[in-house]
Amino acid sequence: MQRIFINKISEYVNQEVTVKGWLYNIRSSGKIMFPEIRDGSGIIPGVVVKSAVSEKIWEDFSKLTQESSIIVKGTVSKHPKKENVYELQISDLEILQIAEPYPISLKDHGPEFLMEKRHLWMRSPNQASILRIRNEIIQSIREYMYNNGFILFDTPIFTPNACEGTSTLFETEYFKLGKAYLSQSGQLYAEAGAFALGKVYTLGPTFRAENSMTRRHLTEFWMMEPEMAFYDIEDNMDLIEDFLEYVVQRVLINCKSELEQIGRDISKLQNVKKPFPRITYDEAVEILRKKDIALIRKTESGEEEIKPFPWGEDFGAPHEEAIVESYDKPVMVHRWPAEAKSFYMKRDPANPKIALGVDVLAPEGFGEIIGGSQREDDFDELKKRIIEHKLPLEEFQWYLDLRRYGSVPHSGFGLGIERMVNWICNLDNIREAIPFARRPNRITP
RNA sequence: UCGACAGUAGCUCAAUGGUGGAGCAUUCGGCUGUUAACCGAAGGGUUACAGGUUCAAGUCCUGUCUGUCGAGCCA
Repeated sequence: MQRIFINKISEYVNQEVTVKGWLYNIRSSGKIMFPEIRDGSGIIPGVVVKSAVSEKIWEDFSKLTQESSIIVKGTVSKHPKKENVYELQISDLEILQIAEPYPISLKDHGPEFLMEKRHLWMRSPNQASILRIRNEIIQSIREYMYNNGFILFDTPIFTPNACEGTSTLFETEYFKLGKAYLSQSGQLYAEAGAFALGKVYTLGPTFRAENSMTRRHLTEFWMMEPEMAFYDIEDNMDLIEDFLEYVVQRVLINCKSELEQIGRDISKLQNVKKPFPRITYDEAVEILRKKDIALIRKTESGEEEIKPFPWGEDFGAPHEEAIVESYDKPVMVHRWPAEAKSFYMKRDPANPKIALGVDVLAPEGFGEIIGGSQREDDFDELKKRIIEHKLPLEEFQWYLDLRRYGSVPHSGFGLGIERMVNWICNLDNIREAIPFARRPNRITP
């Protein structure tokens, strides 16, 4: 008898099939039982009628506990009351294991308990759907990149220096060569790749040792970073909106049932179509002043200081929210105060105080999902910046070489995979956007 | 690192400073269309830890630990 997967069940109506999986839930009503069986691809309600099966099978079913592993045989039928719902009229049962009492009941649980049981929590329909959507997002990214001439360019995780010189990095011993650090970005290497291969992208794990305990931060997260030779900041933004539209629209088509399962309002995602609003930092500050969104921060004496938003400050969460709330699409904020941005960003030829950076703020208050820029391509300027930022010049010689041997304008950006999942799935916390989240206070399971 | 809030049964939560309870889960019984099924019964507690105030502390105070959210940092 054919073993089939539950997500293809509608193709087997009135046929007898085998399903291999786990018992998600079971309800008993005396002489009829309703086991729900999941197999990784979906969940199907089963029907066991006492008069239609042997006494042994009936007894075996009444012994099953939540998450027991089983193989059942039965005939696929349409649900008597519901459209597009199928059920399995069960005729046979093989028990692989009767599970011990399962810790995750179908009732409410707190986040700490669920993270402690993450290895089991991911079996629940919502969590499994989120992980399938993550798969679709990454698959769409790879496909977009492949179809548009980008070469996958894997960059190292052990690095000798801090890429941007700001974040705290994880440190480890590296044989006789001293300290090595876990990479917080593959960008500098991707720039070398772009000069070799034209257009490249990296997609891999990155690490930040910041003690960030918010719903948007992980210590280990996945980042996709394209880098393109002969792209200026405008070309970069053209790519960002074309790319984001592709990924979001494809997820909407291919993950319809998963988005429905997690209760996502997809009308907001359907809006994600070109063109996206592009506003300069100056215009963003103008919006904040018009809306009277102040800058609040603690002074050294510990008192709160409130003042109209000053030019040159980076935006905090309330500012991002105020900027984004006027739009129903991702917003691209470009041309930032150079002092607030990284050393490798090119200065605006029209104004040396401005860096040609761009941040993409996701709608619905999900904050920054992309940070990118046109890179500094002038040897002397870049060298000056490295020294200004007190970075070790020796370690950056290879990076400066890119400006010695055929330098060209080039750009790129970094997309946080989990932040993308967070936004598309409308999650409360980014820890649900990756199978096993790494945060400062948790490294198990 | 800093700030706010929280910690009571396996889980989610109640309990005016005065005898610590309920729902779910578990075990047993009942029920032929249940959708987190329902009905009846049973077992289940060092109220995070340490100290203090009080005739009396889950409740008030101090410290520690753990967690959640936020700031900074950023994807």
